[in-house]
Amino acid sequence: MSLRVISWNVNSVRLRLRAFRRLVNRYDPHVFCLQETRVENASFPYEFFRRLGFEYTIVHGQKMHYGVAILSKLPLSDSRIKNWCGRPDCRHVFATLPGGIELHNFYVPAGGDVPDPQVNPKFAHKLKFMTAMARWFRRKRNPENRYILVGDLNVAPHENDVWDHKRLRRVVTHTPVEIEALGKMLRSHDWVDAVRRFVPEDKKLFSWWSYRAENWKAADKGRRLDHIWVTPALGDSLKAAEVLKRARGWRPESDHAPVMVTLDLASQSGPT
DNA sequence: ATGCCGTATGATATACGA
Repeated sequence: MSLRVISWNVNSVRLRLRAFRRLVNRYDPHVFCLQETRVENASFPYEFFRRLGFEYTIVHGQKMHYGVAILSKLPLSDSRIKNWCGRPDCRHVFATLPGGIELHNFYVPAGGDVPDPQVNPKFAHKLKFMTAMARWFRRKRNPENRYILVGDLNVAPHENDVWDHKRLRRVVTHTPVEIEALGKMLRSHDWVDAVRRFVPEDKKLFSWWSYRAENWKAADKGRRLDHIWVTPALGDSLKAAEVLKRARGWRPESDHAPVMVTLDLASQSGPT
């Protein structure tokens, strides 16, 4: 059985319906994981996704800001929402897919402007959030766990995850303290960075380009903020992973591109 | 490398993104 998941920071789900149709036609994913849906649950376009075949959903949103959702053609069990740092701000949903695969969808706080937790509460929140995530997964750590973690983690960890490493090392998303916090998260369950598994580390790779740039594609001043990780038990199942860069330009535009992973589960657990 | 852009809101200013 093949499993294809697309994760996307949509910057308002209601503006991307046309783009979802294109993604389904082009890539035929089983599951969408969305961040920054920016809509309360009652107004979520459930019916649109149901008509596309995504009838299993876990939606956790609010007015204006943040919001996450999982939309699946495959049954979801044990659907859960989890609050972090004592805030009900809609940044994490997870559920179990057939075959016992636990799928986690995260929207890590952006962190504001100033990369100093002493003066910027948003940055302090971001670091606290990542520390709590690492602690939580460390407690769950087990070599048999088959987990997928996707989302907008709002950190570009490697030199070639940003357009200019030297100029961005004091810019939120690429500071050493954030990169260290993301490293702790990665090590908390020995996660495999699925996208970098297929794109060599010496090659530039981005998933976000600012709206502000005159010509985002030509300037290509991007950062890799969106990630797909799997636990070691799923490492051998990884078949492909990529950033769907072309979708960054589909109007109306999100400033993030979707990321996609394909797993081949045939050899692992048999039929589900 | 910020916010020149974009989204959302009982909204013609403000909060947030990163």
